[in-house]
Amino acid sequence: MEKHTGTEDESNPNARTIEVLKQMMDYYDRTNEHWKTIAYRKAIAALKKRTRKITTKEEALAIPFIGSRLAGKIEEIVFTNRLRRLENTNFDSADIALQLFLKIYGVGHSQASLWINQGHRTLNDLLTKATLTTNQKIGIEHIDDFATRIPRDEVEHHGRIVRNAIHKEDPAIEITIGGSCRRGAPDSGDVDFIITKPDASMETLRTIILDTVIPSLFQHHYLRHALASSTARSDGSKWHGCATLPGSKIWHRIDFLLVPHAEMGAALIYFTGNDIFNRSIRLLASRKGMRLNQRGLWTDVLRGGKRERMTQGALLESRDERKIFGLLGVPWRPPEHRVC
DNA sequence: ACTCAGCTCGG
DNA sequence: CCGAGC
DNA sequence: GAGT
Repeated sequence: MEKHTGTEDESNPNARTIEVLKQMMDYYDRTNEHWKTIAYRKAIAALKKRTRKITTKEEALAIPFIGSRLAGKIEEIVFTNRLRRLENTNFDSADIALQLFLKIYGVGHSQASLWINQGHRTLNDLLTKATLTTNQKIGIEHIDDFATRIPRDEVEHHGRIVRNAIHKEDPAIEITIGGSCRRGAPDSGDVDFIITKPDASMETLRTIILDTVIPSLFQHHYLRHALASSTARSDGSKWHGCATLPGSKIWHRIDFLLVPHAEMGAALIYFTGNDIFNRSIRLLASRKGMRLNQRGLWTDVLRGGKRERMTQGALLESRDERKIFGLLGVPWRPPEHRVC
């Protein structure tokens, strides 16, 4: 819960150590060693805050989130300028293909490994020989599009198009762009629209957006494809898809997130992120006997033998972002300071 | 030995 | 239910 | 991989 200063020292004395540890982290990320990846991320964040060079194992061990194994690696990097464990990792064709397949939208470690084991190594292998879902085909076809960053002014252009389309149907609907754009980032990977309407039911909101606005945006060739959307059976409230700006061929990922007005505070926290900030604030809530999710801040729930939730708990706050911070005892942080 | 956030959607 | 995305 |  420390405030992020934004002073991202390019000339950090531990820059080389951080660079090598990050390569190790990326390796663990693509080999699906989830908790090691997170441990490396925490250790790197801790090292970034240091203003003096960490050279020995003992020095490293004194830093929180750096244990004996990472401390040993840090010492090795400083004294030899390399990490043997990293050089043991094989950058073979399977590893190259794994890195490629993991970039496809809708493909994770499980699917990527399956394809590797089936002998596939290129996107063309997948297109010609593998059985693909509709979304996977889209993900492959637009792998470069989805990797293209969206400059802030283009994000705002998306905002104007969507806002106009919605307000043409109902001017009372409120639209907020969330994600990295709300955090003030100069560019974004996708565009998140948080959509709500005061004094309206979710059914009403869903009907307007799904049945009227989205078809209209398709007709105007702004929306190009639906990837995931709430169905009748779910109480769901999201639409994931792809859109292009007029005159552009680049497909970008956009999300419509439909939120009851009473839950806007919790939804804003969730859809503003970043993900690290969300995890830490949720962990803090759980430590304080509460639970934070995209719907609100709750008193703690009863959990069964295997940790599954038995009860939902009582709602403490959900409408007001600032009140949720207050109840958690966290000083207010504007979105641009939620980068961890 | 156990936690590390918690949820929704597609298949 | 599991995998994946957010 | 680290913390409890």
